[in-house]
Amino acid sequence: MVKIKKPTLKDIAKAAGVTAATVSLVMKDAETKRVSPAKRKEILDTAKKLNYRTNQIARALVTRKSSTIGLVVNTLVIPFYSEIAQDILSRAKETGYRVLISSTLELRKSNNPTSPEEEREVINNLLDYGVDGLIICSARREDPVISELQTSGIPFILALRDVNRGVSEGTYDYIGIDNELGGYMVTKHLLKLGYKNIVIITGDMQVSSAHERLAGTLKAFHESGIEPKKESIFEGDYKRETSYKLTCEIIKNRNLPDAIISHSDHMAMGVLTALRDNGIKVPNDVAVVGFDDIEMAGLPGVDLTTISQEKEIIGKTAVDMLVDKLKVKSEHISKRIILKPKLVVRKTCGFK
Amino acid sequence: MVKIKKPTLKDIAKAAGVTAATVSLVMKDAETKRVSPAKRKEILDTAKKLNYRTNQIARALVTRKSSTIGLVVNTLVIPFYSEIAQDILSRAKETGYRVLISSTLELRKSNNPTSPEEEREVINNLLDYGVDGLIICSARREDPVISELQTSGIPFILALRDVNRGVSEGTYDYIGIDNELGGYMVTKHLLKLGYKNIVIITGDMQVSSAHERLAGTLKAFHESGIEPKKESIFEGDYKRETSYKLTCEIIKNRNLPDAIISHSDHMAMGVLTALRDNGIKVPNDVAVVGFDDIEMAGLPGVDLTTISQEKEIIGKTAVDMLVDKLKVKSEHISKRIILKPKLVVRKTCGFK
DNA sequence: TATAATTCGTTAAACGATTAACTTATTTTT
DNA sequence: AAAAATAAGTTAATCGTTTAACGAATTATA
Repeated sequence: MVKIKKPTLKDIAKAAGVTAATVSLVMKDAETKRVSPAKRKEILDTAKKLNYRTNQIARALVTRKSSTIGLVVNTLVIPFYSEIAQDILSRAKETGYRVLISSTLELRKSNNPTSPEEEREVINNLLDYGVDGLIICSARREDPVISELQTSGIPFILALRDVNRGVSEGTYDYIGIDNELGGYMVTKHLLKLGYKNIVIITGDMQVSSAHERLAGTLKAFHESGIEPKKESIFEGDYKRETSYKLTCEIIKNRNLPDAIISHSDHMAMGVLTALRDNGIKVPNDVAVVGFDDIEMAGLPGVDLTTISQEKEIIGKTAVDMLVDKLKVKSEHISKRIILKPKLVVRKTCGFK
Repeated sequence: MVKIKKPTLKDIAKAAGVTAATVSLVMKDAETKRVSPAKRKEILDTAKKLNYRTNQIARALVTRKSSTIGLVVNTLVIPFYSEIAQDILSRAKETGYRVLISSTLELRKSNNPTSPEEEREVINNLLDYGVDGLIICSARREDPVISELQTSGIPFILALRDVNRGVSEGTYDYIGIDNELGGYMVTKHLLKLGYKNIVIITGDMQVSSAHERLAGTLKAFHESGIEPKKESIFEGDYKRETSYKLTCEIIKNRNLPDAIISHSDHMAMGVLTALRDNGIKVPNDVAVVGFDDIEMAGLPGVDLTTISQEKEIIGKTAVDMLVDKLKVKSEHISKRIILKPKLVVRKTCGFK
């Protein structure tokens, strides 16, 4: 079980009777004009025979490019994120990149939100390893780390979660959906169906998506002349356990609402479980709507009404935006892509 | 928006009035005896002031260690895998490693199983980038690439999917559950409940887990004097769409079975959807059982009876096994960890 | 035919760290 | 006081590529 030393450029060079530089030229471009066809073939053949593969570490050191992108995501345990992560992986491979994934939060271990320090550390770690750019799915509305990144000049794309603009001078490259419109649509839908006593379980309000979704709901309320009550808004954090607990509290402490808006499908699962555990029927007793349209939402028996984001587009486009940026090195022309949400009506409310 | 050049060892050295070598010593061990306390402090201070971070690419080139592990997985879209991936990410971070994830299959694009060539390419890509070792969750029973890996001496751990031993001389490091026992348990459970006409939708039979699970079922059949019928075994591939289609076929072509064993929860979701779409009640008309105990299985409304694998342990242990191997460089003492499965009885069969 | 241009390849200096071997100065031991 | 040991830091080679600059040989141009 001896570890076989991998052949280097030098080895190929020696075997093919040329210098390493020549081999390098050929390895980078098998059709290069810099080397005669005869030598080229010779080099290509011995490279294949000796099973040569270029050492990307060495290459990265001198070129300062690693063809690697860093993905920062809170957790892969929430299906919405893992689905996007897969899309990013696939698209990156197609475009010749590798992906270093870092999760900022160990969902199963701690309960505190990620601190700026932790986030900074995660990102620095990725940068230490020479990633060419970053896709960040974990930004918070007030996120000092993002503006630091901006000034440092590392190319990055924000996905799903935006930071509070206005505070910072420029805007960041961003792809996500129109969360406010989503919140508006889902609320309008409930109002149209005659639901009056609506409770909202928000996502982490430090995160733009939750903030915007709530704004959409409030806008719909306002249009219908409804005064939102403080007691109808429960601050969650995108975690299932939290929404479960909050729903149990709601059931215990107050008169039951007509309908519950959850800021993510994942949390809606917690809501549904809590309702079920307390013998409350959906949608007969309480209607429930979610956000994201994750795979689970469409399962038989779940049938959650929700707002759909086009996940496949988000992951793919995030990669494309980043790769573009890496290739053309254009002086910051900030690009923002906001996708339209879609209402998917299922049995937990409104399906006839 | 000028990209600021990151300081190097030399920069720190110059600023602190020493040579790069000395700085290197201190950066690797802030308490090293090789450098006097005074200089040490001086170096540490200027490093902090200039915001120095060691360039891991350069370091990896000379040390031939990157503190990176490669994870090869079929897809992150199947929650079972993404959950394990997250555990691997978390544990890797705890032990000071980074994770390069590569998926072998673009589930959403193609339908062909991964070929050895593709798998080889994926793994080589990871190796080109200098990963110290691999965790492989995508092995097939007959997998030439795995034995190639073995002879090349790269440390790796197989997780969840084993390769056919006996063929190869040595055995591989492996962590997974006792799939045969799982198949046996779930079948016994059904038989005990009085189900007679049991249909099996297998996973990809090129994969050890499906193979072993089926063996377990057949063993249970045998013990009960039941002759398994060819027509009761449907070969699936762990994909939801496939199990959906197969279930529709079953419904159309034959007398309905008592019970359906699905070789994964993910496929069981397809089974449930197909049954529901055809107006068949679970468990009244047909009982359904799955494998893996993914998060969805426990959702209200789904309540799938299943065999649980201790996912957290698998991911964590896979990392630990690999890191051990990387650290001690022991001459191949092959380690195999087989976890006991657990039957989780829910409403789709046997819950009273 | 002299000059210019092209072709094919080489030389050598990076890239940013690590580390064995070496100085030089100081301290200990005998 | 001479020899040995230790301390504190430096030197220089190395990891495996890339790439600008160079040179010799050949071909094209004037």
